[in-house]
Amino acid sequence: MARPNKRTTLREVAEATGLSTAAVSYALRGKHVSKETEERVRRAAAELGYEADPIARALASGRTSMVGVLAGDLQDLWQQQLMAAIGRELLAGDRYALILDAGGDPDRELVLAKQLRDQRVDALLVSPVDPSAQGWADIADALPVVAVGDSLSRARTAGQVIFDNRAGIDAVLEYLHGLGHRRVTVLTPTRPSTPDRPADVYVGEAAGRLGLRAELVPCPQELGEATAVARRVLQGAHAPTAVFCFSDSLAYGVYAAAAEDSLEVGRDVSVVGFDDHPVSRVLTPPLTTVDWGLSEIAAEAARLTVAAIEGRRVRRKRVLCAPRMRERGSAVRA
Amino acid sequence: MARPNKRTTLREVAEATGLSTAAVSYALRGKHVSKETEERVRRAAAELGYEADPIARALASGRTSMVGVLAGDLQDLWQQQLMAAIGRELLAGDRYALILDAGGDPDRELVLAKQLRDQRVDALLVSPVDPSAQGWADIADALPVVAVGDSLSRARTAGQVIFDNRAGIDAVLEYLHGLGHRRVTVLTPTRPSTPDRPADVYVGEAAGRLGLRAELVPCPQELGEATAVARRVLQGAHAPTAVFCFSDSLAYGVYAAAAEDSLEVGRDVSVVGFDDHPVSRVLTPPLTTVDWGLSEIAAEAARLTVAAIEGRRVRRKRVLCAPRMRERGSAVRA
DNA sequence: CTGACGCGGTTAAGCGATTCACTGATGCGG
DNA sequence: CCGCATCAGTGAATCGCTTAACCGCGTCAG
Repeated sequence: MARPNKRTTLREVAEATGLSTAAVSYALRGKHVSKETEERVRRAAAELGYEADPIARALASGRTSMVGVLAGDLQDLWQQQLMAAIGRELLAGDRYALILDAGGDPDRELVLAKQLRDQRVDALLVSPVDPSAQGWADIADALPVVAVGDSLSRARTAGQVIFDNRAGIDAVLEYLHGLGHRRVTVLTPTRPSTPDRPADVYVGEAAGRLGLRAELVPCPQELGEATAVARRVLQGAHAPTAVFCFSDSLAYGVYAAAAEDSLEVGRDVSVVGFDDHPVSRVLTPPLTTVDWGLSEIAAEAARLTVAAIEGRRVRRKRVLCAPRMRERGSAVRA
Repeated sequence: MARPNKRTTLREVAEATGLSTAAVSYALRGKHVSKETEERVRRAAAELGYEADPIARALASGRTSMVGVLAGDLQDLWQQQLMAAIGRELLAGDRYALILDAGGDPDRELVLAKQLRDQRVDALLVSPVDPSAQGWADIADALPVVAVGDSLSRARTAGQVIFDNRAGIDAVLEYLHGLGHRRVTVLTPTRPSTPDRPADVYVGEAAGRLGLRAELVPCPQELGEATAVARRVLQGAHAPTAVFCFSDSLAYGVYAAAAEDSLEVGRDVSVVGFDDHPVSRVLTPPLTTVDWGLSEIAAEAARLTVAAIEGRRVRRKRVLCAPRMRERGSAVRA
C-alpha cells in the first residue's frame, strides 16, 4: 500500500524489485529487458499502484500522449460539435485531447497554442483559427500542426482537413438557382475573419456564372445579433428571395427574424444552412443544409494527427471534404 | 536572439545577468529581491524572449495556473454551452481551462480526472459526472474539486454549484398543472446515471401534491434515439397531454417525433424543456423551458474554483441556482 | 583463437524550473 | 565600536522520469 496522498515513484518500484530506476523505466515501456524482469517489474508496479508521472515524463522525454486541440470559439455550435467529435475520436485511439478555447479572440489563439506547445502535447489540432499569423511558424516547427477548417492556410502544417467550400457554395447556389431564385443574400460569419476569404470569391464566381445576384452580408454568429442582422436583410428594400447562411447558427437567426416579422421560412423566404447541425432537422420547416460529414472529418483529423505524431511524414496531406446537400423544407421554389 | 527551435532557459537568463538561477527565479516572481535586480532580470528576460517552462515549473512546484475541466459528455448540447461559458469565464480570470471530455463514459471520468490531477492542474471543475464513485476521494484530497450539476454528490468537494432541481421541477409541474394538464410524461436523461436520482423523487412528490399523473421515461440525449422514444410516448395508448423534458435536447426529440406523426407541438401536445438552449427560441413554436442562468452558473463555478485555489477554504460552499421559467409557445392549456 | 556483437543491466547526466538553508553585507540601537 | 537582525543573493538539493553511454560476459563468425 502506498502512503496516503503520496504517489508511488519509479524509485520505489526500483527498490522493491532491487533493480535500477533505469531498468524499471525500460521495463515498463517494454524495451531492452528480459521477459523475466519485465514481468517482475510489472507485478511490483501493479502491486504498489505505480503510475508514471506524466509531468516528470514530459520534462524528461518531451513527449506526452496528449493532443492539444484548439478551438477558435467554443460558443460556436459547429465548433462544439467538431470538438466533441474530435475528442471522441482521439479518445478512441487512446490519446487524450486537451481542449482549449480561444473564446473568439484571435490574439488568444496564438497564446493558447504556445501554452499547448509548452505542455508538450504531441500534436496540435486547430479548428477555425488563422494560422497565417506571425508566430505560428515557431509552433509549427516545434510540433506537428493539423488544421481543420475551411481556409487552406499558407502556414506549414502537417496536415489539413479542409472543406471543399467551392463545391459546397456551388452546390447551394446552383440548387437555389434551380429553384428559381435570382436574388440571394449570403450571410457570412464575421468571427474567424480570414483576411482573403476565398469563400467570398467563390460566391462571386458562382453567382456570375449562374447569373444571380448574391449579396454578401457579414453577420455575427451569436443568435441575438444574427437575428438583428437577418431582420435588416429581410426587411430591406431589395429583400432577397433566399438567404444562404454560411453556418447553421446563422440560419437560426434568419428563422428567428422571420418569426418576428411573421414571415414563414419555406414560403416567404428560402433559407439554406451550411453545417447540418443536429438541431436543424427539428426546426419548422427542417433546414435545408449542407452536410460535411462531421464524423468523417473528425476521424480524418484524428488520423492525420496520429500519423503526424508517429513520424510518418505526411507531406502536408490535405483531405478535402465533399459537401452533401440535405434537401429539407426550408428552401422552396421562388 | 535565441537559437532557433530552442527555448531560452532560466539559466541563460541567469548567465546573461550574471546572477544565479535562484535569483532570477525569485526576481521573475517578484519575491525577495531588490527592485533594481528585478528590473534588470525582467529586461534580460524580455530581451531573450524567456518564458518559464510550465512543465518544469509544474514538476518543481506542483502548481500550474490551469484549471482542469471535466465534461461528462461533450456531445450534450447543454454541456457544450456550459463548457464554453466556463472556459470563457476562467480565461477572463487569466487561467487556462483544460477541457477533457469523457465522452459519456462514466468509467472514463475517473481516468481523465486522474490525468488532470497528474497534470498538476490547480483545481478540477467537473460537470455532470458522478463523483461518488470509488477513487474520487483520492482526487479530492489532492486538489480542490468543484462540481457543477444537478446532483449534490456526497463526495468531498471544495464547492458545488447545483441547480435547484426541486424548485425547477415544482415550477414546471405547477405550471403544467395550472394549464390543466393531468397526464404528464417526464423524459429523463439516461446518460449520467446518478444512482439515487433525486430528481425522480421530486417529480413523484410534486405530482402527488398536485394530483397529476407523471410517468418517468428514461431517454437518451442523442436526437435520433430521443425521437424514437418520444414517438413511442406520443403514440402510446395513454398518450400524455404534456411532455416535460429534463433537457432541451430531449425536447428537440419530442418536436421531431411530433413532426413525424403530424402532431403539432403547442396544440396537440405541450412540451417543456429544462435548459434554455439558445436554439430553443428558434423552434416553432418556441420552446417553453427553464432558464438556469448559464452565465451566472459559469461565473459562480469559476469564482468558487478560484477561491478554492487561493486557499480561502470555502467550507464546501454550495451555490443554489434558481430556475426561471421562460414561457413561450410550446406549452398550452390542455 | 580472437575480435565483434548482442544481451541485460547499471551509472549518471540531464530535463528546467523551485526552494530551503545559508553566507556576506548592511543598518542600527546600545 | 559591537552584536544582531535584515536583506539580497548563492549553492545545491530536489521534483520523477528518460536515455546515452558504458560494462562484463557469453557467442559466434572468420
